[in-house]
Amino acid sequence: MTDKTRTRVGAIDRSLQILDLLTERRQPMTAYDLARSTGAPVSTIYKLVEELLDRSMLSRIGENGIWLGPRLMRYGLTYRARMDVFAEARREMNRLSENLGETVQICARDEGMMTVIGMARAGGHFNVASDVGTRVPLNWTASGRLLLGHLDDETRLRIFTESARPSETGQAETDPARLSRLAREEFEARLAVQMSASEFAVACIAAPICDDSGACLATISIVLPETRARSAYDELTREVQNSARTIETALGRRG
Amino acid sequence: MTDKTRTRVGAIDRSLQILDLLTERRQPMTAYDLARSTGAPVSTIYKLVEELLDRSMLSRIGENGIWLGPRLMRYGLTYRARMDVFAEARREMNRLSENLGETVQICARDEGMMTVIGMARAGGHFNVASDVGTRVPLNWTASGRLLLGHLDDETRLRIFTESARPSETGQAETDPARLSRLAREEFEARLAVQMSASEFAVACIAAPICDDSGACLATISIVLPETRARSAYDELTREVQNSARTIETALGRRG
DNA sequence: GAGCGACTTCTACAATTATGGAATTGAATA
DNA sequence: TATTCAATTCCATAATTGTAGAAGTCGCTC
Repeated sequence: MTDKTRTRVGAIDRSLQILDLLTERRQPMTAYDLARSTGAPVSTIYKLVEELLDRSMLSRIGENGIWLGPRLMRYGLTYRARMDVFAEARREMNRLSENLGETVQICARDEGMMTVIGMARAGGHFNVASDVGTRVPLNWTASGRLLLGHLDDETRLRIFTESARPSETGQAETDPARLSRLAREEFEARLAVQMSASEFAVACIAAPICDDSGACLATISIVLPETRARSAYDELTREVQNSARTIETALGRRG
Repeated sequence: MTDKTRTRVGAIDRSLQILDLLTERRQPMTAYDLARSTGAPVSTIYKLVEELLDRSMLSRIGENGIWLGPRLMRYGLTYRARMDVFAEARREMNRLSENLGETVQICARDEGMMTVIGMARAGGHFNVASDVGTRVPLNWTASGRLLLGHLDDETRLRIFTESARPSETGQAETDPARLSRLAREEFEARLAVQMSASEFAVACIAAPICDDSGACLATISIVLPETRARSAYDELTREVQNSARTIETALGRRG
């Protein structure tokens, strides 16, 4: 007796078989054809195709042609956007750091926290507390606020309400309403600056990196002693903003 | 008693929930987080995530971050390539037709057949037999041969063997080996020309439209009386080839 | 050092789902 | 007219799969 029970294949694998076939052929196929080419039972494919059509994973083209669906494009572009952002951002981060001789960071959001995901250290002795991987609440930093800038007021307020924590130095703003307003203003200005009150403290000058839809994917920021930040303020702000723009345009999709 | 049995959700829907969440957040999430956010049982999500990771629909980023997978990019780009090709090709088809005052067609392959998927008629009286939607065997036309040009010899030969038919006029080449060789040569020259033997007959001057990977997605061709084809041969071949290139570069991806 | 919360893995069970098979349509061929 | 064959739909059935629930880590904080 032949191995008749070993033929059942899960929905995911069947779906992928279909998507792969269409991707290879680069042409729409009929449902029937898909069944033949995959070797799957026709009934299986018909039901599955219908389900996938419903969910825009597939689309109809012409009379009975089945083709990949628009949903796949969304996923694909999102995947690529992130890849690209980080490759491009890293390059620009290094360039900027070398140019200015300052430490530059790339930060991204992770729920209510901000994570340092890239860093180019300056040559000098200046030590920054935050290393790659450091996670701090969004309300502690200029970058953190920018990362919420594109969200609608309600969402931003909610996230700040849930995640704002007093910082160790007690300097960080913790009031959700004020944070939310500040975040919006800074995001619109494409610039957030944080000076500590005490001398010799760390300052941070940050600009948002946005995708086509305007969402803030990451930030690029210069981290340096407050004194230097004050003395070269105009140049530094100009430079981070330029770098952010450079990264964004390097990703520019066709209109 | 609560509605406890109505909670089961198919693998496809659960998968899409995951992909949607990641797409919205534009940030990696942990499997646990995905479970919370979707409201799905943790065990379900863990198993599903593992399966999707295996199949490159998801990828790991960092310690326990889950992100969209590269496979999605393949699908997405393939989807878009086709969209773009046809939008762009249609535009160029009209421009070329107007420019030359001749009928221009866009053709694509559908298994062993060629389908006319777009057409810009010339102003004059000249009548072409083939209208949009017309399907003929690949071996009948110059476009048909080009559409197989990028395939490896074996595949091309197989398709011709399976699908070649004598044409009504009996003029079409039907020998798979000769067809296959001709197709390759024409594809490499990026030009295929078909003149009928009899006077007043239809001639066709076609060029391939390829994607980044070199696959021939479609062809653009001028369809006109043989006499005109002969008298303006150089200009016409130059123009179709230029149009094909224009379409291709209009699609030019970065990198 | 106990307790908590985020995170992960495991098992057993019910039933949803993929499957085989057969019936139906429509167009093309003989 | 009969006969293919592509294409689609329907049904009953077995068993794969999603689920609940609980147990097990690891890092915290109290």
